[in-house]
Amino acid sequence: MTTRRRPGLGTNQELARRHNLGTVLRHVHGAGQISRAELTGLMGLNRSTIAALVNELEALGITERVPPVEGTPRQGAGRPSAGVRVADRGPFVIAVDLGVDRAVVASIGLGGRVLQRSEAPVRSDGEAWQVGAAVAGLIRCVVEEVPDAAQLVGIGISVPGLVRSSDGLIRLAPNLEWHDVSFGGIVLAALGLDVPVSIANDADLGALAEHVRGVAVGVDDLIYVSGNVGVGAGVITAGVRLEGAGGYAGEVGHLRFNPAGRECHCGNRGCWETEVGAHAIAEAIHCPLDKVAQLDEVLAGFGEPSPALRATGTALGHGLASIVNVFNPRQVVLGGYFRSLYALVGPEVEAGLADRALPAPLESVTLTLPGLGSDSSLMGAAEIALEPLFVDPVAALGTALVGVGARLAG
Amino acid sequence: MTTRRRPGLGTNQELARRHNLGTVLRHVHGAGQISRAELTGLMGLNRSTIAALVNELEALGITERVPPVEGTPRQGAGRPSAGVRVADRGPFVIAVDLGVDRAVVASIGLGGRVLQRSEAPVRSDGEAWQVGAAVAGLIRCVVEEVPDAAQLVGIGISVPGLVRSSDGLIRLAPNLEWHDVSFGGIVLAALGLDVPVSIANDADLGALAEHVRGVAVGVDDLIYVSGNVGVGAGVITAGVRLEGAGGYAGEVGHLRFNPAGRECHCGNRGCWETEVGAHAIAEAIHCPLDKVAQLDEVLAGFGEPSPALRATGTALGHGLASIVNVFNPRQVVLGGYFRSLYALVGPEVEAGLADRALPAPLESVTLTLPGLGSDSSLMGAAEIALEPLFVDPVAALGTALVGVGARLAG
DNA sequence: GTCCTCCGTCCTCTCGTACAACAAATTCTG
DNA sequence: CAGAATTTGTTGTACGAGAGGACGGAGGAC
Repeated sequence: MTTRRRPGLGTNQELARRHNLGTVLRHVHGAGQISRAELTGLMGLNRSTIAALVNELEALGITERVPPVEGTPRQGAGRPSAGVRVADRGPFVIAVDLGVDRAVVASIGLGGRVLQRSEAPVRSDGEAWQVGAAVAGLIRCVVEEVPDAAQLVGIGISVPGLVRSSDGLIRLAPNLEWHDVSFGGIVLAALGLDVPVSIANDADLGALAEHVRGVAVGVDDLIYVSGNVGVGAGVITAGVRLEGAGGYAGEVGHLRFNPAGRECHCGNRGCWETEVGAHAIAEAIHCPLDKVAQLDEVLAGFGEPSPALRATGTALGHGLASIVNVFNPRQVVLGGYFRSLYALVGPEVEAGLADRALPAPLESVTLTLPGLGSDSSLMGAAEIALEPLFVDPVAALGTALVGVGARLAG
Repeated sequence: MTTRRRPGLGTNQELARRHNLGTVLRHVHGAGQISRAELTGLMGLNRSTIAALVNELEALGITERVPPVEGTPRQGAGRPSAGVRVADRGPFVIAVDLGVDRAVVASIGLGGRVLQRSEAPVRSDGEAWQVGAAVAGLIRCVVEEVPDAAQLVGIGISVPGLVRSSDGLIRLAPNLEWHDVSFGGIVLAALGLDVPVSIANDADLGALAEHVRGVAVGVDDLIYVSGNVGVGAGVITAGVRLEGAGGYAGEVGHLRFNPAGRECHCGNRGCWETEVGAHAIAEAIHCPLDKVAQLDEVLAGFGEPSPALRATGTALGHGLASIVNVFNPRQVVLGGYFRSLYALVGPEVEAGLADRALPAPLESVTLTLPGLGSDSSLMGAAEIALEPLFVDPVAALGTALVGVGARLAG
């Protein structure tokens, strides 16, 4: 991820300092461990400047120094550079992935280190406050063994639905049957805490996670297409998340696909989702309706793809072609049950894409599976919760909470 | 437009200075004239800092000071603030809008001031070097009366086609029947000059121009949908142009629209372009084929819309719905012949959009006509040519040419 | 074993912005 | 109409951050 300047604002030297400190931390976070020499090269700053920044992070208790011996195997002459590593007992966040049938919660430190993890099934017809209470229980679980000195920076929540970016309100989550739910407030109330909460769409977070530490590291234009009962996409362009005016960008599931097709729950006819959505696929493979939420596992158990499944693969490819034409990504990551589907009918998907995409955007795009498996959205939730730390480490630690384990236990 | 930090780079203090100097100039450029007090407020810097920056721009001959008397009518007490204005005889650029049947060329100064303007018809089956020669002739025309002291910063060219962002190569321009044409080099060779040339897609530049000085000033998420024989879109998100990996993003003309529809020249069937493209509309209104390039004028002469035209309006709205769902813009600007079409069947377009878009993205979007009329792409071409000036004024002036009028005449 | 290369630390230098003080210009107020 | 209040331009100073050089240290290359 890249930060973006506010339009038209000037650069204060205090601002520059904050940016540099945050960027160093971002690099350490991205690599897990990195040498000072690498930081110097990456950031284009002087050795002495990098030293000052690293020392400050160390004084803040965020990073720790590593003797050069443990570093990467030497290459070339010269004195080996000391490493910078994420500190044990450093700041951490809580990531929540609200799925269609289960919730996964984890405490995650910088560098993407999962400290503890817990999950539980969630009733799809549950009220928001019930789900919130369940999530709060899981959160209590995953902070139990976190060291008391560690600071909780915030909570990140991944939701399968439309989330307003300005305030994190869940405008619509079809699978949960939620409308205008302020889930962040619900969880905080259930916990009795007050920490920053960030909420975003699951596909957006999948894209973010794959960009930071998944299969798309270094790729600045990518799309994460998520099959998750509904179909959505997270878009990263020039290294930045595409949000749109309200935060709803990437709703590719309701691209017009076949005006003569089936009715969609959105009220239209022939949305792409009616062809490659979970219900369509379940119907195509004669999967019982109560198994729709576990479509990924069902598909994974398949041996030979049926003709109907092949047709679905082609439809997936055709829809991806529209997406590739419109966004011109360098990589398309297929998440959710599209992973199993792609494993079954990959050739059909590729062929459908190649058949319908324009030559110019097609020539530079690759189709891949997520590098984080089914944890993309969870890791993405951790990323948005960590984000303030990279914008201004000092300020973020200022609002962070200490001793959360004890506070939630008592 | 907003600049964006390179991912992971550090902020040098020299860099900060350049950014601040460029940002001041960007504000002056955007407003035409602005007071130092306003700059102080906008950029969040100290009075003395702004004074230093303004003085430097003045020393560079880019801006000039305006006595406070001529400024805007006073409001409130206090000493009136001196104004900063774009200098006469300041730097300028050459903007080229390569249309389907004509080329428009203008010399344009900061603040969007058109110095001279010239245009000529272009044969649609012309070879690239022929068109290049014609454009070069127009360029000689528009620099004739430019003061000798004025510096030419660069040339910006708007092209109806796919342009590779890395080097400005025109990959494909269907209407001109060009493949992989390096038009920038051709024009420079015909001129015998060596200045920076920027080339981009016409819809992208339309979006840019409308964002900077058109109907979308202050709107950071907008889409300019251009009907121009082919159909394309320029997207601006969070104030930044959406380019994609190769620069081809925004090819909405080949979104799948009706798989049972007509064949498209791209090889597929039922692209959106086959329903709302110039040829489809011409057919619907029984317009002779040789008039397709002037479809805008033909439509403008229409009185009452025919049922076929109404259907086209609905199709336009339906397609826009997909675009709105995917990008979640705050404003959609209809350019090219969509202007006349919208004037005729606006209600159908609006209804089609409202019918098919998701409620959340729909509620914040507005449909408008361009504020710059048919000059959007031309002004956008000027913008990309001016861009280096806002990134680093000193460096951009360093590579600029002086006395271009005499040089091209002799 | 010696030289070379590269890195961390320390110190000083430079440069850009912030800040404070003063003068100037205009509006507000009595 | 005159003085107060307000806001701005200008100037000089202070602070802070990064650059650059000098030095010593650690390892590889020959």
